Amino acid sequence: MAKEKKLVEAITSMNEDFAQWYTDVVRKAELVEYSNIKGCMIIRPNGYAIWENIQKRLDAMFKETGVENVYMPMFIPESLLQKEKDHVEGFAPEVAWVTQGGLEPLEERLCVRPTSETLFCDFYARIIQSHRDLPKLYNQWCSVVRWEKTTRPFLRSAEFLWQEGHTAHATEEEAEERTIQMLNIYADFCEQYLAIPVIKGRKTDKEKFAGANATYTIEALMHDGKALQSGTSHNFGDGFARAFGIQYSDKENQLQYVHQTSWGLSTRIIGAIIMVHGDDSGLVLPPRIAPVQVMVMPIAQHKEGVLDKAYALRDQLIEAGFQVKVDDSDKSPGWKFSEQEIRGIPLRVEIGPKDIEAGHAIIVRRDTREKITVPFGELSAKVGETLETMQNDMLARAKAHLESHIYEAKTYDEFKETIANKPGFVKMMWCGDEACELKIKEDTTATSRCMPFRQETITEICPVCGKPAKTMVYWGKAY
RNA sequence: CGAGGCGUGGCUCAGUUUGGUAGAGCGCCGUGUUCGGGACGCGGAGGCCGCAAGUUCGAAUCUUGUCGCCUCGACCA
Repeated sequence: MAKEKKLVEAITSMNEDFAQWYTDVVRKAELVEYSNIKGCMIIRPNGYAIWENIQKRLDAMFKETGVENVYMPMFIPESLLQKEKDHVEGFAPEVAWVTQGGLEPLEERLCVRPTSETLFCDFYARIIQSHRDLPKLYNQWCSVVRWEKTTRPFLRSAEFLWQEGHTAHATEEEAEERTIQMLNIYADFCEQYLAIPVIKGRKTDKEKFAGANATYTIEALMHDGKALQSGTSHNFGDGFARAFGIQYSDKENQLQYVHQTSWGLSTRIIGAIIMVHGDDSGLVLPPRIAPVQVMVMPIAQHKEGVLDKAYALRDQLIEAGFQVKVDDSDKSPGWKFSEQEIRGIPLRVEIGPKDIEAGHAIIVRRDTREKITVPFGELSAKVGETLETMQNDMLARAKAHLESHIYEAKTYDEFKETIANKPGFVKMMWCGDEACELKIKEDTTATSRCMPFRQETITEICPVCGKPAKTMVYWGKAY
């Protein structure tokens, strides 16, 4: 049992220290390596492959709705950034500046994009003249830089990868429709591919994006009960259009301002995958996003025929459409098992001399460690079925976790009590006044996560101030 | 940016209190035996002790500065 002890030592137990557990998993699963540049991370193959799958799936979903990809410059001239007042103020504290080109100081300094609204606006102002030019549905996959004061792999870093969609529409209604449409795509993506259930809603004015009319969000609940904003979609109205002069001639030849949206999802979502599904043995990847879905493990691979059979099974499974690898390193089987578990590979197929003789292989699920004996002839079908079941079970478990960690409060005392002692979301009515939001934050460190689309009436008044309640809000402690 | 902790082979750390020129385990390379939950033997490589000044005959060890990392806050995706 000394061997098991060693395993446990490798990763800190999540109950003991969740933050340390997270860091351990990120490192041991080889998702990230720290770089020499402050706050910047090196995303290793195991991590980047997850991002590539996210890109592939999401990009396809975007394109089904008519979105096209573009690439914008990574620099923004200061004058351009200045055009929308709220926007500059919101981002000023965290932008990096380029002040010199080669050996010469620049006449105008350039900021390294923290987000590209201003560039898209400048672009749209040039290419949009007529209602026939609308809508414009552009997206880019890129990295952005925000000079964060403290950093954590995936959750917060000075540079991170994301996609940012920017659209321009003729009418307010169309922009709002697009804003919600993209939010729904994020929510569907999280549920269907990442097995992460989310709460959809709108941000309060205090929490909304700098320069937006309305910000919508999907909020996910991590295993430790903290919330993670996992995707956002903003409706800008015509605010940016007025600041940047983006106008078109309508059918009556009247000049109109466009209505815009933007929406983004970042590598932070990988942090969510880790913190929603991981366990004390490491990462657990949802089958539909796992870069390697099945690892074939030859046992006693030096023995006649074992490796050949392992490769044959791999080929059979690849033929059936799965992402499969063989671990033919000369490590001991126990080592390989642990490695597969740390990396979160959904299934392993064990194949040794005994199995070959018996005409079957053994499938082991990463999430439950259930072992299933399967005759060779049924392997592909069983692997497919098991991956499907695992994907569904993971979503069901995450849903159960979310639902069992949503509380409601009728009084402010009850709220404070719950927030302090029960990790998760607390539903409570709100008058709409920012003062109450600030008080809650002051008293409890919790913030408003969102005003959910699915509203309920818990009390008639705002428990904080006693004024009439306007909205039910999900409150929680956030990453 | 505030509070606390930490930087010594790839990793985890000992050595710092009391200055004398660097160690262990794991990993790595070679080789043989092993192989159903992190195997073992033998042989080997690898570190100007985060960086920079200072004190000293002499600094991993003392002083100052600086950079980076971790945890918790404030800010954000």
